[in-house]
Amino acid sequence: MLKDNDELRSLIRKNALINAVQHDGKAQAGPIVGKILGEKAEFRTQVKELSILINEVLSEVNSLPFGVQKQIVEENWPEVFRKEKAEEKQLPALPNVDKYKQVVTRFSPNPDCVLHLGSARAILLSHEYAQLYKGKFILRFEDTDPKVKRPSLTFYERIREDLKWLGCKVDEEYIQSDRLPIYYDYAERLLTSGNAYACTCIPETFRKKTIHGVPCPCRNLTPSEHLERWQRMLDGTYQEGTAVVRIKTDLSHPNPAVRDWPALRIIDTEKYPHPRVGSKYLVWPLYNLAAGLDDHLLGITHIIRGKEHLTNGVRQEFMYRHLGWEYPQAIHYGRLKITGAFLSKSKIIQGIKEKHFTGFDDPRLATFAALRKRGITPQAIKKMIIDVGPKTADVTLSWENLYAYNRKILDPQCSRYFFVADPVQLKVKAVPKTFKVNLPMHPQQVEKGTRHHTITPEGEEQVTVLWITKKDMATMKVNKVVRLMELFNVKIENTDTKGAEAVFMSDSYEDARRAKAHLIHWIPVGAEFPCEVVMPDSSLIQGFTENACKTLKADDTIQFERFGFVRVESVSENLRVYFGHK
RNA sequence: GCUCCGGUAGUAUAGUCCGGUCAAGUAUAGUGGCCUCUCGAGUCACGGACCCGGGUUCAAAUCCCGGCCGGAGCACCA
Repeated sequence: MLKDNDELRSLIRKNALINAVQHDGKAQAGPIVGKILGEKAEFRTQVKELSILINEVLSEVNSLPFGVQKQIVEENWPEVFRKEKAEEKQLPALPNVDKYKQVVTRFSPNPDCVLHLGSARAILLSHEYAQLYKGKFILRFEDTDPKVKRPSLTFYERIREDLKWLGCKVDEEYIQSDRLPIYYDYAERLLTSGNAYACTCIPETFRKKTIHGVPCPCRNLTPSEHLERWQRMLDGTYQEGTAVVRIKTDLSHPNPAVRDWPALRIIDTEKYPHPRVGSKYLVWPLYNLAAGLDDHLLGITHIIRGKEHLTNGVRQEFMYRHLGWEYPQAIHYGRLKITGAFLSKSKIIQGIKEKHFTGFDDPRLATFAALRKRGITPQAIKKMIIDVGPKTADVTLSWENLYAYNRKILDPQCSRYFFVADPVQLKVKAVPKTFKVNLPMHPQQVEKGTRHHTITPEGEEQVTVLWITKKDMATMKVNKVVRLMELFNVKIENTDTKGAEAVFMSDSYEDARRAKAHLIHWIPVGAEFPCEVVMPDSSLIQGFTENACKTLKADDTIQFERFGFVRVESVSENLRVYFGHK
């Protein structure tokens, strides 16, 4: 009998007590049943009896005062009160890895634009998985459309640079425009075996027929006739738009979109020369043929791509069957958006053409070039993508999220400086002596050293003048105490539009804390270095930073205290930086 | 319209395949405290979610049915 099982009874008692302590002294039966069955699956057949026993124990436990329950738990199972720290998130395992000798993934962009955050999922997941399984990561340029999505020579190189910046080492690189003979070879094989045909129907006619599952007149011609047509496509007898090679699928396939899809078409490359191979070829493969063949030919084992390719997978599987190949593992992830960012290639290109954006690295864009300029680290992007993982649901990330990842990386390593935006003068009277202050570059990292300022009072009134930001001045009230960080405390006497006047109070930090004084940053007049900050909306903020910034170099990332993280763009007569985030 | 996905706090994610240890974990954002010569970082606490309805079951975020909502594809683009 269950009720005579003392071991079980005490297990129930333990769980009931813990449950009670976690819920204001009142334990419930349901979760305890679950817990017991989780630990002791053998009772699953006796749930009814178990419930009775649990209720019995429960009424006893629940009748105890909360304090007593707590005390018992604390004495016997103190671990209940300890909290565990979450470990770093890992990528879920890739399916069917054992089937292959080595995992091979690829990233296959069209070099018609620079890369942006929208591609980050494809790139980083593909690369990460390759690393995780000690496999290979292939870069394949899909530049088979010299007309509509025309590639441009500069983008091949920019994409390589972006990948390098992201820390994704490419093991092999292929360019599809180099591989046309290979595609031709397979096209011929498919034509010969009767699994493909050269179709001369106008697209509309073809569509009308296939939507009802009826073959077009070309479909049932003999392979030799199709091979003849193929030759005429290659030698230029057929004009652009008059013939296309189709892969036979299933005309009764429930999704009309997969029925006899087009695989190669003619492009008048005299009119639209390809940037790499010019007018050498007239017949160009379409996406499904080129990508489909290459994935097999290059030994790709896991295709990681957006879910917009779901039907393309179905289409390509027909070709794989014709060729006797096995389709690789396909993983489809959802779209990645970031609130308010332009993540459409065509909009980016158009915006640049119309001068709405200054270039591919305009801070308003979410291109990798722009993120890099703003001091967003590739590590932050990578961490974020891994945390998001490969799900099919679309995700809309917020900038705040990216910033949080980036801040975690930047905060421990960035030196601190004062930056006074919209500077106004603060005149401090009755400064009793010369102050020599050393400001730490980083509060937690003494080895980073310090910056120095000397404040010398002048004249009969013992006056010294400092730059402070207009924003701080706006919050100042007469007779209030303000702490100039690491320097001294002053009492405000008056403010107007041009500046403020104050009188020296004391130099002890404790005084400031007691007075709950605002801590503000400052720069001595005469020790300033002009600085221009490019904000994320591409507006400019002018101000002064410290002389110490003159030794900074381009690409340094620093923190302007109480302002935010910025990346140094250039240092000359002034400092020019891009704002990253708070 | 047709075909296919998906829906867990403001955002993102874990758990869903195989129902129980989930009165739902984590991160970020929010609020409050502590700490700290930044409004930063750290630290502690708090609030916040299983799309809806039905069913199966001792037990449903998880399985089944119906609905609602969102997304993708339906090119001689990739």
